Amino acid sequence: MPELPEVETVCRALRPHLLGKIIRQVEITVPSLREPLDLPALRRAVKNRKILDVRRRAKFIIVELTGRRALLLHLGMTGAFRICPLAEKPDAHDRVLWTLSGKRSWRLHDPRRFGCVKACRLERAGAWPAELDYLGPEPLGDSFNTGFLFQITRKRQRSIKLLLMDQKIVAGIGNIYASEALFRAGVRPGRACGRLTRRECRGLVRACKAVLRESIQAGGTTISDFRSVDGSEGRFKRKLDVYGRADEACHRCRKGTIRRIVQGGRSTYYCPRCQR
DNA sequence: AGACACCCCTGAGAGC
DNA sequence: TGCTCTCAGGGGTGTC
Repeated sequence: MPELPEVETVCRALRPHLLGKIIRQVEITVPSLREPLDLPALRRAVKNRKILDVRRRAKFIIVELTGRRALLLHLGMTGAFRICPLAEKPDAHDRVLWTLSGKRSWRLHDPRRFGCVKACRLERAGAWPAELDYLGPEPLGDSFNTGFLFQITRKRQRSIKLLLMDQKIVAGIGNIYASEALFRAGVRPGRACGRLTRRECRGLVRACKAVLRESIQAGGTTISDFRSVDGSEGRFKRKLDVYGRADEACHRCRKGTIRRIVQGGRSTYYCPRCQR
């Protein structure tokens, strides 16, 4: 489900509900998500601590607590948060439930259990947890630029689409936005990295930033099950040019037909006429 | 280094 | 209506 714009949308929606609240308790309804849930560690980390900040790094959400503790959250493919009255009965797929001051309950709903919830420590207030050190730069940050992409694509033979989705290279782009950015830049997803020109790298960096910014503005993309905290859907879907549009006419050239291929086990969509 | 197969788990939609 | 099959935006491991 969620890539960078969806996680950013969720983060912004969570802030007004969480900032300044005290976490009184945490409960789990399953022993594990993608990884085992360590309930004692989660309790130690959160109990009676105040929520100081909610921020995003790539597709992760970091909830900073007092005492330089933090929750590291990942929504996987089907994760969604909800804030509701404490008395409300949990849904069948509510996996982690935090009790907040003010008799509110904050819940992670995750049918496929591909999400991640763990407690971690921060070296100093406002820092990122060390668990995220492996991540590449933020695609919307200044260090993701033409020079960076040109350098990192040299001497690599793998396809540019897989590189864009590699979180160690650039962190936050997933399957939807990789296809969309490549379409906007006019670059075929299967092109070998090393064959990209500097000019193409510039276009691709610009396209990545533009598509991510526009999607954040629209509150993300809802394909099947993405929802923000209040249950609202993202509005970016109607702006998708290629993703999920196999066999339909290209929005730009009107003559090409959008093609679907599989790369790294995931669907890729592109226009053979517009992308070279 | 990178392609590929397969794993985690559940639900939606298509086709019969 | 109900069954079976395929597919899904996340990340990870192991093999060649």
